[in-house]
This record gives sequence, structure tokens and C-alpha cells, in this order.
Amino acid sequence: MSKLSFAILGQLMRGSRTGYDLAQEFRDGLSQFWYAKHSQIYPELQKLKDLGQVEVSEVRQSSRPNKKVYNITPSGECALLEWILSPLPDAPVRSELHLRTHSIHLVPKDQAIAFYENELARTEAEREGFEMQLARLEAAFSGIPSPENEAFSTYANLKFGMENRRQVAEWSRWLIASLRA
Amino acid sequence: MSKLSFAILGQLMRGSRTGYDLAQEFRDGLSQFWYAKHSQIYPELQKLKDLGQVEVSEVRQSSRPNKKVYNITPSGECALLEWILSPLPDAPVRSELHLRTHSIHLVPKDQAIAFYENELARTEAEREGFEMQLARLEAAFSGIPSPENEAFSTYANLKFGMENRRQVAEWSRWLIASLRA
DNA sequence: CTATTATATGAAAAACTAGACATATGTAAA
DNA sequence: TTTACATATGTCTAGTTTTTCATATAATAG
Repeated sequence: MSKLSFAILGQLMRGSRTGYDLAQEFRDGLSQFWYAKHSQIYPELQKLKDLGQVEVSEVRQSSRPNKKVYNITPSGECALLEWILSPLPDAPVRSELHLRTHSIHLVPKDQAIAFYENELARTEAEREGFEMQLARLEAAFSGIPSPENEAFSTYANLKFGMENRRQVAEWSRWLIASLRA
Repeated sequence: MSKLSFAILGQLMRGSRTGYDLAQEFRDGLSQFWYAKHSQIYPELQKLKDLGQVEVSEVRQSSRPNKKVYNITPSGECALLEWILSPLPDAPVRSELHLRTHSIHLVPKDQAIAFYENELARTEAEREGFEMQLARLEAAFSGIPSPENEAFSTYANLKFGMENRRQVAEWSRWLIASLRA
């Protein structure tokens, strides 16, 4: 079972979804911590069906193409729960931004400054996005959701995203200032 | 040209290296922002040689197996410099930790707490590693290296690593406290 | 009226990555 | 003395991921 399998099961645990739905979620909000294209999702759903971890029901639509709605099975739920707290392998980190930073002394300073100012703007925009989503969640739950609620898990990741972008932005500002000095 | 190519060129820009040397560096310090196994590195060096971006000279050794020492060529240097400040594609993020956190409301709280306390310890250990490396660099340069020096680039990434682990640790502590409450 | 976007699913090819297999020498420890 | 480890380079297979191709309908915008 690949990580993508668990990413899909985690979403299905929150309710029925089609392959298309999953692709949208991975493209949008969920891309904060996982990502996959539809060309990867559809075959993965097939595998999960063959393993008996999801069920599928075909829904006929007149106005749009027919769709296949997937649900998690008790077997799938069991696999998901077992995976969540299993030993976490330390995944190799790959960050193109820091790979570039590793050679930043080789380029003209003014161009480097422009590059990081652009990155800083992107980071700030992302942070604001997380902040808005957090505010919306807090408003909907009148504070922080309780840990039994799925909204708590969402909240925890949004909070991480916000704090992380704040850290990246601060580092970028330090770097820009250092290049200017 | 893959990102791995530039990772290799960036290292060769700092001096001659063998495939074995690169594999060691990617496994150790450099794994902070890039990573590759030797089975990926050796073929990549071949490709770079075919493209004329690296040169190779065979060194005969009596005590150990012979080795191939690689150097970057002017063409390779040019490609590297062009890449550093080129538009940075926004890479999809994949974090298994946060994928699991996304479903953390499904598991018993005490087990979740133990899981994140374990993660916290790992994060703190990593942070301390970065702090020690930073302190060593600062001692060697009597402060922050100047931006023309390659040590500046190293410093910037170490600083990022330290601040990042600090942020992750703080978030973990918040999460543990929230699960306990 | 036409072009684009959204819905909806899938196959196929190409690229990338990890892990195992393969080999050879020298040193240090048990 | 035998075992393990570090040096040193490669191949191959399996799995993962991305990109491209393919098709069909309906709504919306220009």
C-alpha cells in the first residue's frame, strides 16, 4: 500500500468521493501536504477496490458524464487506522529553493535580492491564505475544534501551514537583508 | 537537465568530487535539502559527461579501488548559473507527517500523544544538529560569512534548517498540549 | 455563435527513485 | 582468522510520479 492509498483512504473516511473529487481536493486545499494527478488517482482507486478497501457505486447522470462514487470499507478503515501511528520513516527532503540557495553566492546580488523578494511575496500570499482558512474554521467552531472532530485535524495542519510560511518569510527577509548589507 | 543534475553541478562547483563523494554528501549534510542514492548519481554523472558539463579523470590507487574524479566545465558552470535564478516552479508538497495528522482525530489520544512526543524528540535532535553546525561555521568565520563566500550559502541553509525545526517543534508541542486538554 | 471552462474517466509513455544485486580491495576489530 | 566496515563503481528491477493523449457532455463567457 502506497502513501497515496492512505491519502485517498483518509479523504474517503471523511465521506464519499469520486476520483474527480479527489483530484480537485489534491489540487486545492490538500496540496498543503499531499498531491496527486487524476492519472494517478484513478488507477489507485482500482487497486484499492481490488484489495477490498473501497467500494464503488456507479451513479448515472443525465446532465453530466456518469460518475463512480467511492466509499471506504471496514477493511480500508482498519488499514488506515493502523497506518496513522505506525513508525514514521524519515523521508528524504528535497527543496529546490534551498538547492538554489546552496549556490546563491555565485550570482549577482541585486538579481538574487529580486529573486527572494519574489519568493517572499509568494510565501506571504500563502500565509494569508492559511490565515483566512483558519479564521473561517475558528468562526465555524467558535474557537478551536475538539480533538475528536475531523475539523481538529484540519485545523492542526492549517495552523502548521501558517506558522511554516511565517518562518519561511522571516528567513527570506533575513536573507534579503544580508544580501543588501 | 534534471534537478539532480544541478544538485551535482552545485557540489562540483565547490570542488572536484567522485560519485562516491557525492553519495556521501547527499546522505549526510546535504540531505537537508537534497538527496540521492549512488545508483542515481553514477548514471547522472555519465549524462553530464555526455553533455559536456563535467569532465572526468581516472585516478589509479594502490590501496583502494581506482576512482573517477569529476570536475565542472565552463559549459556546466554556465548552465548552473542560469538555473539558480530562473523562475522557481511551485513544487507539490508531500509530507507524510501531515498526511497522518489529517486523520489524527480517528486514533486514541494517548497513542497520538506518544507518537508526536517521539516526533518532537527527533525534531529537537535535528535542530541541535543544525545549531552545532551553525556555531562551528560562525566560529570558523568569526561571525556570518560574507555573501560572496560559498560558506554564506551553507550558512543560510543551516539557519533555515534550525529555524524550521524550531517551528516544527513548537507546533508539535502545541499539538500534544491540545490532545492532552 | 464560438471558445473556454468544468465535469468525468481512463490509457500510455516517459521520467524519476528506491532497493537489491554485483564486484573488488584494504583496514580494523573481535 | 574471520567478520565487518569503508572505499569505489556500476547494473537492474520494481515502483512511483508526471506528462501527454483521448473522449464526451454541459454550462458559461465573450
